[in-house]
Amino acid sequence: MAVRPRKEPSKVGDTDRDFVVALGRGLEVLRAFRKEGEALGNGDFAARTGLSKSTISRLTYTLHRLGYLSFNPETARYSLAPPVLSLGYSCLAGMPTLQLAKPYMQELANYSGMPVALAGRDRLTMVYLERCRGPNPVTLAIEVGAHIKLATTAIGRAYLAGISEDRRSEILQEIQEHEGQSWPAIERGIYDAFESYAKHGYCLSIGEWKTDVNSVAVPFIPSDGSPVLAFNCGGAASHLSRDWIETDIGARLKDLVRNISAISP
Amino acid sequence: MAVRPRKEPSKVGDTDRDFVVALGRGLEVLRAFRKEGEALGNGDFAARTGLSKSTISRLTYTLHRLGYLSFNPETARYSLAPPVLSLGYSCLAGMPTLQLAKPYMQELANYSGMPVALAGRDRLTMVYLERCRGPNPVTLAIEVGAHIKLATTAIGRAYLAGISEDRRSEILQEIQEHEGQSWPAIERGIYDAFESYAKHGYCLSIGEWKTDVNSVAVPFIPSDGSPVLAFNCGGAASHLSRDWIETDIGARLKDLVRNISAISP
DNA sequence: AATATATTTCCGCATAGCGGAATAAGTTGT
DNA sequence: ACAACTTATTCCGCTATGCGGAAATATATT
Repeated sequence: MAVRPRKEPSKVGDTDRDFVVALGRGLEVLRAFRKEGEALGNGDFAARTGLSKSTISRLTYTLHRLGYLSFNPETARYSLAPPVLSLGYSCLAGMPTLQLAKPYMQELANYSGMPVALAGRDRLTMVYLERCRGPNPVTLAIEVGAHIKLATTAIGRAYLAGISEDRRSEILQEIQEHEGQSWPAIERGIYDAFESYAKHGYCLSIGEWKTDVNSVAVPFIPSDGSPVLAFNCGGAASHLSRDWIETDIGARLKDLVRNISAISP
Repeated sequence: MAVRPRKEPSKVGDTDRDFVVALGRGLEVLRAFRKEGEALGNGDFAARTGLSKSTISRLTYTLHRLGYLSFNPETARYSLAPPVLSLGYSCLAGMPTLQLAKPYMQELANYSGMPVALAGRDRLTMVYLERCRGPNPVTLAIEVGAHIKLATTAIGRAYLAGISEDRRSEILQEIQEHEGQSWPAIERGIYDAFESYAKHGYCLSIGEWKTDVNSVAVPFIPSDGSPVLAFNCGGAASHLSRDWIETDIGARLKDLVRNISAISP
């Protein structure tokens, strides 16, 4: 293939001539829904994105015309519409790793009785791409597409452990700015996890995301340069003890990743 | 609420001053993946969208920087990245009807042994928003987020039957332009379905989407003006005969929609 | 009625984004 | 090794495009 790597962004002054601002803003409008599942009015968008009212009005008008937002005239609020979901589906369909991983994930879920999940990064969160539940029906139900924090979960930390030094410090920087005064505690948890990764090959979160929830995670680093993902296995501390993770489940999760690495790019 | 309905698009000349073209183009790039789950290069985008190479280069650069596209340097191809999936999830989370409908759908799926699904429109296709499978494991597996044709499926026709006259003729116009010479046959199927809807309250597709697959569908028209959806129940003709639909399943699907209408906006 | 709130429209201006052509990097063929 | 292709990016001048402040409009509220 004829690849020509992009140079430094061709800036003029301090603005990147190649970045299409209007597109970024429109997508920011769609993302404004992330916090809750509620319908939003133009005012809400303006508040959440910091864009001017008139700009928002034009962007929502555009997104509505394209079918990505549905408009409820009664309340003057917008909601996300089916085309958005359709994009997400194409995302999953385009991930060969996912299909390959499923049976291995299910196997471990059956063995452990705990859900096993695969996730990738979205800003400062991890998004669930696939999730297999064990036979035990009473498990925390995180759906595909849901997102959990990067900094305090085992899967987020495993992701951080799996990426390049440069990328990692960029992201840690962002987390720091985002978290403010709670950063020191968070930083400590992250570095403990890195240490655990260096020593054992997995990251832990023992009651740090939610009390009484333990979790192990291992990064998956595709050899072809596509984005790093991470697998986890987690559940109620009463079932999934730290000890069990360290003597059994952790190693099995590492095996899972090794197996997938062998058959996947 | 202070609602001010939008007037006629404020055109100047023949271009809509309020439509943000760059946003539409960027989203069109994301949609280019719809056909297959494959990774695409800039050339592919240019071919599929009809945009100039330089424009594509800037748009993909932007989408990549925002995290919506991942780039594989080995092959110089882009793929959809997790943030896109995350949007889709928010879409589902923002649909109250969906949660309400689930148990009713599952009940009918159990009774009939056939999958029951809920879908909304995306251009000329219907996108699955929820799908309940019956106990019978050998059913056609259409996943949430997948899309099927509007014109030849029961659920697509039910949707058409449920929307306003104006909207319907716009869409039929589009289908006609899209289909070319096969339009007359398609049109006939659609009008048969409308007749069936007027007479019995449901639409049918008897072997028209795929041979040996029958399906019934009923539109769901939210009273609050939010977008029309449609429910279906379908499967192998050997199990789901036309007769069974007409004497039993059709009526049950209608009941399902009636029940949901009673408890949902 | 009058006030408050929310959204859209208007419109001039600056510039963001566009596309054609040139350039660069790989890839393949001989 | 060199040349011919392929594919993608950069450059750059121009203009349409998108921007934001302010005015206008519509509804809700008191």
